[in-house]
Amino acid sequence: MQLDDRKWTILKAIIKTYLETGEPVGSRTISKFADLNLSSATIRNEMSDLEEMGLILQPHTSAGRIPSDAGYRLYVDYMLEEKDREVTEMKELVLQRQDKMELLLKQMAKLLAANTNYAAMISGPQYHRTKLKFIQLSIVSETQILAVIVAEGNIVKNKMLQIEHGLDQKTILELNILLNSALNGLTLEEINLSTISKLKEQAGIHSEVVNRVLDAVAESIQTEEEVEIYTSGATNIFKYPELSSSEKASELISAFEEKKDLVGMISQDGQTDETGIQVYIGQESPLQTMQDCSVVTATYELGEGMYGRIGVIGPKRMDYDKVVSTLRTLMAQLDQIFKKE
Amino acid sequence: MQLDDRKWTILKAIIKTYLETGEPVGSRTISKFADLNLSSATIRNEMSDLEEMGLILQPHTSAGRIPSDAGYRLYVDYMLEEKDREVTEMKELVLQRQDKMELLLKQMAKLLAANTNYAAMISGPQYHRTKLKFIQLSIVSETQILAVIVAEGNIVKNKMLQIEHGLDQKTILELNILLNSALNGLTLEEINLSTISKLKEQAGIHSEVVNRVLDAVAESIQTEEEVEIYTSGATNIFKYPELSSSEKASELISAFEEKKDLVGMISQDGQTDETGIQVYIGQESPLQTMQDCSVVTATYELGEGMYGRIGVIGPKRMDYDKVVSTLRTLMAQLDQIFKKE
DNA sequence: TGTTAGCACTCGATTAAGAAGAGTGCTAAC
DNA sequence: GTTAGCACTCTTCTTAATCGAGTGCTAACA
Repeated sequence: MQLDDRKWTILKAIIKTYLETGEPVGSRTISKFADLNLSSATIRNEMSDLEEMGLILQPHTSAGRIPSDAGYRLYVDYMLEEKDREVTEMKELVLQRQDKMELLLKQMAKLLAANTNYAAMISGPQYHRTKLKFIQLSIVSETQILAVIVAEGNIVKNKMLQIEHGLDQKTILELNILLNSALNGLTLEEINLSTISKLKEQAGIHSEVVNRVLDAVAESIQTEEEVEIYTSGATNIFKYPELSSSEKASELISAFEEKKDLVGMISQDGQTDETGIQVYIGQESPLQTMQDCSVVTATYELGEGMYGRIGVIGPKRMDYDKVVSTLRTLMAQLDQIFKKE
Repeated sequence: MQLDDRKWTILKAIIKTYLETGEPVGSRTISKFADLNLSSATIRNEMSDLEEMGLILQPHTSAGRIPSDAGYRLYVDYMLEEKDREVTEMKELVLQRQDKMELLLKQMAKLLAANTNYAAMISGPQYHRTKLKFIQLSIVSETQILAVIVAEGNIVKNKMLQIEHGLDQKTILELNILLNSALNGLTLEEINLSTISKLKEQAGIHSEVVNRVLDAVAESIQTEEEVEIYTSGATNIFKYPELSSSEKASELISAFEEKKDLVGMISQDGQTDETGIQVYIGQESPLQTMQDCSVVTATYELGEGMYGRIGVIGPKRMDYDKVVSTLRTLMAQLDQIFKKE
């Protein structure tokens, strides 16, 4: 059997209606649907076909139909082909640019959650391709020096280093110059063994300090790769009865609180379109907890090779249309903000 | 009527039992209670008295009794008077000291939540009494300099400053020396107008940069006073039926997500004992959302005048005993960790 | 005077049964 | 190919009945 135009229209109508109401939709409801003048009986026949094709299903005998995962998938794929639209006026909000990346990301997640009424998450950008801008060592006390590591995109990391023997200002100054001339402009991956050994050689008796600094650099990357995730609107799930049963809600909220599970979800590869929008529906989700949800994520770029992902989690009857266009808009915003910088 | 020994024993028994079961407790249950050999009828009489005294109440006519807010209060006050005890072996966990304050605090919250089975929150320490250790300016680009501000306790803040005219290395060096000699060792409150004007005078044509730096200092304090709050175990509330109805749970989880409401709660003054443990029961809570909960918070100190608060949120039938002793232990741990530093 | 057994009574919770309603599948007619 | 009609199914809502935990009160007892 094949999906002709009428079946497709009916399927879309079923999904759209279900998205709005959250209730199984019956044949009568669809027959009243404006642009197809068909009786409920005809619709019933078509529905029967659609069910046979595995696109919709009945929760129980005398209930209406709800979209199956496959049905959603079809709908979503279709959605993703459609053009962007309705660029919302979320600009003002975003444009109060934040000094701190963290705040910006949080705000983004909040914005997304507020706009979609689903739970939102965003992962911090990953930096491994970023170039080092400079390193600055400062004396804090006899046994401590502070290393400030600045990378392109003005990402600043601090690291307190414990040392055995105090260093004087002059030595620190020299080390600063040494480190910077050796490492400036390198991506964190380009700092290889030969760079390091050359550096140590030049540092002479202070090679140990250099060691510590490099460790610090490595570590700041390390901790950054344990991707930070910000979430917002977790409580939106309570708006959807099918997710708000005590156990399910608890599990979901837990996942949001833990965050580390979300990392896997957000970084997994899967079906994506050209803008990196990726949709998991129900069972497709890599997370057990999310089997009753749909997850839509998108990749955003902050320029200079820093990528992160942003997404929403909601019920399977998610308004994919709105979510996708919201994500698109948001990503355009992010792009704009960081292009300017 | 006065609360004699037997009434007190019965009240304690009621509360303890209610804490465990979450169900209203009847006279028979209490009469079976080991150390008082009384029939249920006698207990009933006593209960009747206790109810008259406003210490317990009946949800409905033919139900058992549950403690009233006043009853809880009495119990809690009694608890707080008791000595510390059962120092748990949570040490190992805590002692993997974290480099980053943030991680430590998060871990603390997690620990607290896991140990008590309630939702936990912890506020970052507030720094306003802390002394400046040093300020370090570095050139990032033609129009940007990075100010690193280090305060006692090794709290490091970064701030990117936009400037109009590029500065050369030498000038930056001079400014660094100038700033540090002028500001070192001052608490953030001690930097007053006279310090500032003297500083500007000395900076000459670069007084504007000094201005920016001071702004940055001020701002880093500012943002720090918008206390950071970390939470954990929010989903624990689902373990208590009286809190896990959809609306209540949603509200509570929301409050946890928002966090800013928690700030008010955590910083409010109220009844505290000598260790700064503070208990809000039901209506006593400053937050509308928490009217069905109890909140226990304690002050922790990180040395050098940095204080923060840590606490749990749970049902009114909270095991105050356990919570208080857990809090005490945790605070002792924190103390130990930071004393060593 | 304090304690206890006994009993009637109350009121939420649980269960059962019935009615209502939404929606289907199928058949027969158009 | 489309539609009206109808029997049938299954959930949900409503109502009533029953159950049972727990009380308050009274009267008897130590």
